[in-house]
Formats: sequence, structure tokens, C-alpha cells
Amino acid sequence: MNDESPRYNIGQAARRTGVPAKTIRYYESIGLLPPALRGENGYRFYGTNDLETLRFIHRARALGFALKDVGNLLALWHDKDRCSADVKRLATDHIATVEKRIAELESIRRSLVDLTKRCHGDDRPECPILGDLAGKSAQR
Amino acid sequence: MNDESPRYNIGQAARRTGVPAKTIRYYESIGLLPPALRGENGYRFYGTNDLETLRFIHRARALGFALKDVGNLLALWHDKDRCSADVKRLATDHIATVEKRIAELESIRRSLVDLTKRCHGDDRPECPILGDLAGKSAQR
DNA sequence: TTATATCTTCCACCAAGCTGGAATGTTATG
DNA sequence: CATAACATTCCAGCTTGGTGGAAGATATAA
Repeated sequence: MNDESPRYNIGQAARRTGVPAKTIRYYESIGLLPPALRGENGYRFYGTNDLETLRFIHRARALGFALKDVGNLLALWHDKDRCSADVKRLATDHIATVEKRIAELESIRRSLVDLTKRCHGDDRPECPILGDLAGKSAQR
Repeated sequence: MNDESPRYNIGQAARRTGVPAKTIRYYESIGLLPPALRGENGYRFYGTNDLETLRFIHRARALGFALKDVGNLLALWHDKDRCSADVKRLATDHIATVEKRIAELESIRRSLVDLTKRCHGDDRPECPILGDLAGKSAQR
């Protein structure tokens, strides 16, 4: 029987996973990916499992995980003796980070919206936005 | 009468405005601030207006404005013939950027929360988080 | 065969905003 | 006067995650 994996070169792997070839090499260079196998010509090649790994990384990045966390997730993925608790902890920590950032941005947004509401936005120079930045307590 | 501004050196200016001395020099080096006046000894010194400017920058940064936008805000602040419309446009553009980022983070947050809810988080290896990252359509 | 596409490595550079440190000069404190 | 705490310049590095491009080898298409 023929159970050999297809061999995709880096460009094909890039097209099939959405991870640019440059980025694949970069991931290898920083150790996020193990060194790819090479053909006679020295070209890297990738099999089905490698493409799955690339897609895994792509999805984890889309969820905002840092590369270091992606590395941890990959390790857990490969570890059949893992505890799902460890995965969940990574995820909940990341949620906390995301929520903290959202809260910061919401706070900023509220301030900006408040200021812009009070700004006429016409051809006169008076402007509560500048007034606020200049330290005037918001008179109103 | 004596209407001379007090002269603060860079460290005092830093303490009074919350902008680190290194950062003040940096702002000067990139042209965000005009070159500071110098004393006999070559030390930079800052007057009341300069401190106001530093605080202005500090507040604008706290609202998430990029340094380039801070520069534009400073220019408008100094321009007594400005139109408040121009300030408002800067602010609303920035709000749009912030809201876009919040939306991205909210989307990420929703996905993460959904996944973690479905993860047992115990000592068993089965994990819908990894399953999702691995491309399994969320079975449920 | 020739042209184009794609692969390789390697080095540099980008965003954005600082921060650290060395070498050196000045000021303030005890 | 000694010494610590400032100041100066200048260059380097850091963060995170890549991207650009040159020089050269290989592969694919007409």
C-alpha cells in the first residue's frame, strides 16, 4: 500500500495554509517549527501533517496568541498525555490579557467620544478636545 | 516686575510632567518638541509653557494618539487660526481606529470564551480548544 | 533553449516608542 | 574636597512579528 504523504514545497504549503513562505521560514528559524525535511535539491518539503501544523499556528495567531504561547499550544497538542487544564489555563490567561486591553481601549474610547461630542467641529478655533489635552478641567 | 518663567532642568521637568527625561530627549530628537533652550552649562531647561506642552503630550498619548497625531494636535493647539473641525477629525479618526481594534478583540474574546467554556479543564487530554485549533469543526 | 517562476541563504530593515549604557562633564550635598 | 546625583551625547538594543531584497541554484513552461 502507498501511504506516503504528498510533498509540497514551501510555496505550495504557503498557498494551502495561508502562511506566507517567508513566514514559514521565519517560524522555522525561531524554532516554532522543527527544521523542515529537504528534498534532493535542498528544497524544504511539507507533508499533510506539516500543513496541519501550519494551519494550527495560523488559527492560534488569529486568536491573538503570541508566538511563545503558540509554541506552548503546539507542544500540548503533540503531548498525548497533556491535561486539558493546561490548555485551558493558557486560554484563560489570554482571555484576561485581551479583556484588559479591551477595557483600556473602552476607557480611551469613552473619553474620546465625550470630548468629540462637546466639540463643535466648525471653522472656529475653540475646541474642548484641545482644552482637555491642555489640562483645562472640562468646564460644562 | 518679574515675569520670568522658572527654569526646570530635564529631571525636574520629568518629575513634574510624568514624562521621563529620556523620553523628553527622544521627543526632541524626532522633532515632536522644538530644541529646548540651554543654560550656560549646556543643560536643557524648561519653562512653564514647556511643562504644559509635555503634559499635553502625556495626555494625548494616554488617549492612545500616535506620536504623529500628537504632533498634529500640538500644531493645531498652537495655531490660533485653527478650525475645531480639524481637531475633531483627528479625534474621530482615532475613535474609528480604536473601535476597529476593540471589535477585533471582542471577536477574539468571544471565540476564546466559547472554546474555554467547552473545555473541561481537568487532567484528561481531550480538549476542544486544541480541537478547534487543529481544525476540527466544533462538534457539540 | 530560453525565459520565468520558485527555491535557497543571509542580511537588513520595518513599525512604534522608547530604554540602556558608556563615556564624560556639572552640580549639589555633607 | 570628595562623592553622589545629576546632566550631556551617542550608539545600541528591545519589543513582536515579520517583510524586502540581493545573489545564486533549480524547476517549469513555451
